[in-house]
Amino acid sequence: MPRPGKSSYSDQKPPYSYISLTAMAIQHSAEKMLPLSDIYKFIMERFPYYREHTQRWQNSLRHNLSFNDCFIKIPRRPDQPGKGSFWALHPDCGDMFENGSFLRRRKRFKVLRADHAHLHAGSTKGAPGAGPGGHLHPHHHHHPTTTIITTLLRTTTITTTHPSPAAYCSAAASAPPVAAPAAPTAAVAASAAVSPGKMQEAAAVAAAAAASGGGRVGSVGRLSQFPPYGLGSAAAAAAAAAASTSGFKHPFAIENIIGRDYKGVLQAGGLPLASVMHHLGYPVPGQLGNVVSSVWPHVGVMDSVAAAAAAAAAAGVPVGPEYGAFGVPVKALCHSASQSLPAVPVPIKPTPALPPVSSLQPALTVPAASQQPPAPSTVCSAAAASPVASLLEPTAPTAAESKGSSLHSVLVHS
DNA sequence: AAGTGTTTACGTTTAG
DNA sequence: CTAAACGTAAACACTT
Repeated sequence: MPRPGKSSYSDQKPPYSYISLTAMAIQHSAEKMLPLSDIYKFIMERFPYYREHTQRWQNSLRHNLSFNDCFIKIPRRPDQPGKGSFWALHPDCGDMFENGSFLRRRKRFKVLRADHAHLHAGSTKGAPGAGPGGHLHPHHHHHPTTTIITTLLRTTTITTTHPSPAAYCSAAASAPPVAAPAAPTAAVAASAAVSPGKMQEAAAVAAAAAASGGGRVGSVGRLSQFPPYGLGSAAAAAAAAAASTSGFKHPFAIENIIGRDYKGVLQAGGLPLASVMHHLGYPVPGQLGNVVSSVWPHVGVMDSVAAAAAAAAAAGVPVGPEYGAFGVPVKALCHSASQSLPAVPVPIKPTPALPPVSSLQPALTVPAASQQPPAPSTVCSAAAASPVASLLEPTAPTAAESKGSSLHSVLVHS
């Protein structure tokens, strides 16, 4: 009966939390950042279930965006029309779903803000999850789950002039305001001041990440399943390809999410993901199964590159030990060599109607630029060496932006 | 006014 | 079983 044949999956709720869905949307975008409305679209397009009760779930989604530190807000540039800001993933939230379940994270990604000097604030609303004062409580002395906590010491009030994605890079590369759109990560940095709260830390972190290598790969640091760098042989190649090509495959990349084993279900048994997914009536992309089905619009579409990456992951690539002391993959994020493409200074923000998919297409080989390729990242290679350092001493110009804000990422074993 | 963002509050589900 | 993660509702404040 539950023959998923082709009946609509619409009546079934996708096995993903709002956080997962949102992350997918963002990750799927060419610039790794999307305005709220586009996030809605993304979800509605591929998950019929969400074509209804929009009022309800969208409110929830918004709540999640604001409430979770894994999402960072990036303001629009003045010349970019539209409502609301762009949303991106926090660079360090990469392994939120390391447990394999996209329904529930093992632990909520929380940014620690050390700053709070006067923040005895306990008083206020700390996230329910995190105690007041914003300190995350480790309560699990068991596994040394090394969590990266980004601490922001002193955030400045930066006045961001060009908040757009591009900005990020511009900051690092000293490129003109309209440089290529880069990893949102950096962007945040540029726009940090705009709003207080988690954003600030995020901004700082982002800046660091961006500075350290920026770019697609850098958009979200610290991936646990796709060590961007330092893998062995083939795997490395695959990963590299994936990274430089269609944009690195963040764990949230739809390809990964859908393609990866759906542990929530498999966990116990270990059924091949394809079966399980199928059982659930979900299209089965192909990591293991290779069955790229496309019942759902784009869900599950896995391009060859992604597949390669998946393969690498499946192959059991070790999680790169090459993470710097600050949680930012030291060199992983920098593609210096691999892609020093002349980022085409392009549109900062392609219109919302951007063809995300197509933009991903570009090339595995040719960085070149056809036209509106956001190859921003590249530019940011600027300060590769030490992220933090670079952060502090702006490689450049837009000094204004990160002036005064010092980022501090700390590795914590909880 | 409608769309966005933030916050609270509280019920539900599930990992540990 | 408990605590944390998650989902939902709702009351604002802001911005376009």
